[in-house]
Amino acid sequence: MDAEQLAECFKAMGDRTRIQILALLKVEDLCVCELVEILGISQPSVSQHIRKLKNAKLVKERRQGKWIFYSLDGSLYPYIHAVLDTFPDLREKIEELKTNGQKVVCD
Amino acid sequence: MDAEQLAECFKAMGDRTRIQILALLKVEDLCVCELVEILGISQPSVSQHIRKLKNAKLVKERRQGKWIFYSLDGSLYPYIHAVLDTFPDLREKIEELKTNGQKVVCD
DNA sequence: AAGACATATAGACATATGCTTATATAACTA
DNA sequence: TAGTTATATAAGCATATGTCTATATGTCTT
Repeated sequence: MDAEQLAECFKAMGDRTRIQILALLKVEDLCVCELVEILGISQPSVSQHIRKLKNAKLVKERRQGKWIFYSLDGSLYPYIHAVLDTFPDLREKIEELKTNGQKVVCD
Repeated sequence: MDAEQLAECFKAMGDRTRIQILALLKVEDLCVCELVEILGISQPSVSQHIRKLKNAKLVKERRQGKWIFYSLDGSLYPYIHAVLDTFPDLREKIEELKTNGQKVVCD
């Protein structure tokens, strides 16, 4: 992999908010509106962070009804799971979301 | 490790020039003046990149006479070697340096 | 078909980044 | 000690980044 492409991957991970997004997706797949609630930033801001993570092939998407669920894409970087292991555990944030009845449920 | 600290590490790796520096240090320890030759950018620019890598604890230094040699510091990030394995092999760049008689030799 | 909801894109703005030149600091050498 | 070489820091500038509000697009529901 060339230096430019590697840099793009690390640049994508080089932001506090995107680290949190990856740490959250480590727990479970989430959609933008859920990330907005948890992170406390605007919806467009979340969308743009997601776009960078997608461009870097760190995240992939799956549409389900009117929601788009995002999940980790480990296919491109063999070390990605070792890296994610060192990320903070944000399980609790997602629990709060469920407690507050803000978790998206689709069937 | 918290999101802020993780982001600093990845931000440090999120630049083409610093990727190259790390890839070069993977081959052998180098000083600033050697990196200037190989990378073809100004000495202050190299020094500033090195500073970021040092702040992120990705690189450590060792003074030898009037030179300061920089080397990889793998102590903080357990996955760092797996990551560095995917970096380009720049051994040839260092060979060129030696061929041109620009390698620093101290005894 | 019309309205509601989820997500994406555009534009604006403040801050961060990477580069340069000029200068300061540190260590060796004659 | 004076000069030379290596590295670091400062200041300035152009570009990139992250955020917001406003608006567009896409999907479902009634």
